[in-house]
Amino acid sequence: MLATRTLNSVRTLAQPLIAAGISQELLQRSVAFARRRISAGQALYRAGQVLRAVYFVNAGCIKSVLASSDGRERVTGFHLRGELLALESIGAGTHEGDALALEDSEVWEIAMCDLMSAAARQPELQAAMTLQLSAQVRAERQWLLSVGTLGAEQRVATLLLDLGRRLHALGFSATHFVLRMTRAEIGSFLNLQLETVTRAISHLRERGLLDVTRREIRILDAQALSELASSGATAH
Amino acid sequence: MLATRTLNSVRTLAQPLIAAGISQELLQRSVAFARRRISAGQALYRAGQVLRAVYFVNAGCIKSVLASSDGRERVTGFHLRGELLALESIGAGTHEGDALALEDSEVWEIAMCDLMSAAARQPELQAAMTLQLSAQVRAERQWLLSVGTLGAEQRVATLLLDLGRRLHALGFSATHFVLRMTRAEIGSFLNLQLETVTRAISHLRERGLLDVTRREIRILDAQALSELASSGATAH
DNA sequence: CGGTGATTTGATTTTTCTCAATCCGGGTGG
DNA sequence: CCACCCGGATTGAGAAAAATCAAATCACCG
Repeated sequence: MLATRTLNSVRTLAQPLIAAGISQELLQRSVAFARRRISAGQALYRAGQVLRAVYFVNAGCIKSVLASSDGRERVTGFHLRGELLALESIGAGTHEGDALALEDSEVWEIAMCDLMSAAARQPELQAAMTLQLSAQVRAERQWLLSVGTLGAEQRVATLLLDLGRRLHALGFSATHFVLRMTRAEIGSFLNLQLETVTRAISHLRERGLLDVTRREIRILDAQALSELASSGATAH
Repeated sequence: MLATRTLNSVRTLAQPLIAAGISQELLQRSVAFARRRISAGQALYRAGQVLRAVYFVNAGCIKSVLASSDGRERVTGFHLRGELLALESIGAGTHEGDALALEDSEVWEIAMCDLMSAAARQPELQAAMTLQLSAQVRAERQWLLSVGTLGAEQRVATLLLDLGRRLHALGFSATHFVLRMTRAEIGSFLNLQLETVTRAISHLRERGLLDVTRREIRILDAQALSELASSGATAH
């Protein structure tokens, strides 16, 4: 078995990152930030807390969760290096949901007051925030479409391909990686029960598209997986 | 039968509007815009078109639709007076989805070049766009949660209450209004089939919570409807 | 080395979808 | 003026997808 360190758990990375809208460089030269480590399972912030900072994920994997007052909840995203967290809570004053580390992670904490004053000084930073948020809306709508129109297997395939693509953009393998989230968390994100996720993965394995050992994923036929994921024919 | 003109189809309104982030006043004094009328069924824009403008809904009702290349599609929102359309396509260069008028409507068209130059001059406008988008992310996540965790009846109840609330904020009745969208469009938004929407509405009527005649809705027991909509117990 | 949480698999139930038929109102043209 | 037509809405019956309930296995951790 591979040491997970050689997969997608590296702490630092050579190449700079360009998140949609806000580049790492723009952040670094525009605002002060503090490195902060969160160990697996710990909360970066919780729903309802006063919004004191936004966070740039520098390493690890963070899930964001939205819950209602009566106990219903959904995972709204899995965030890798290069993504910005809590930006959508600007204007709300408090965090809209929880952010939990799925593995030991590092974020750059950007205090709201610093961000606001920097944005006031630097129009390009304010504009970058707009671009960042608009990209976030577009990305989340794509998931809305996928989750709403695809069957269980197709949704799981889509998520695996998406994770692979994003990891690849970070310099990791697109076809061989370790899931940082449980089946239940995948299900919560894809609007499925954990058993359904398991069955979907099992079926993809039986069809020879994947090789799976618990959290370790090897995509054997990305082409076929991709075709499956976007086959309007077998929808739902 | 009431003349629909006395319900929620008024063209102009006395009180000013404050969309989350971008107020009507801020728009009016910051950028040039052109009034544009769209008749029922017409497209304001289509997916793939170059993003030349964003739109402030001044009257009527617009639906936005996201489609995939293989024919799957979802209604992503129903937009009333005070809402801003296409802002999420900033940074993409082209429209992400279609916008169709559900009734004769009026929008204020704000050319992208004007918006950009105005935002560059006026930091408060750029900041308002950020707030607008962050509010949009929050609102859409709430729907993600509702659609993902509630049963069919609860979803329909939630939508009716939401429409009532928004119409009330515009000076109309919160309990008596005319739906501008078909059952199929409601279903697309709530991730249900049109027959399921019909059945949910029928059942709510049988329980005495609603009075329904085709598109005309009268909410008889908003309290009970609201409790139904947020009962984690009977989820899904 | 037991225990705990995660995963897998199976059996059954529930919800919603799908297919089909009917109804209804508004508009059209004879 | 009225019969007809059409899209939307409603209702029913059966099918399918996923949820739920249950049990067994597995890996990791103390």
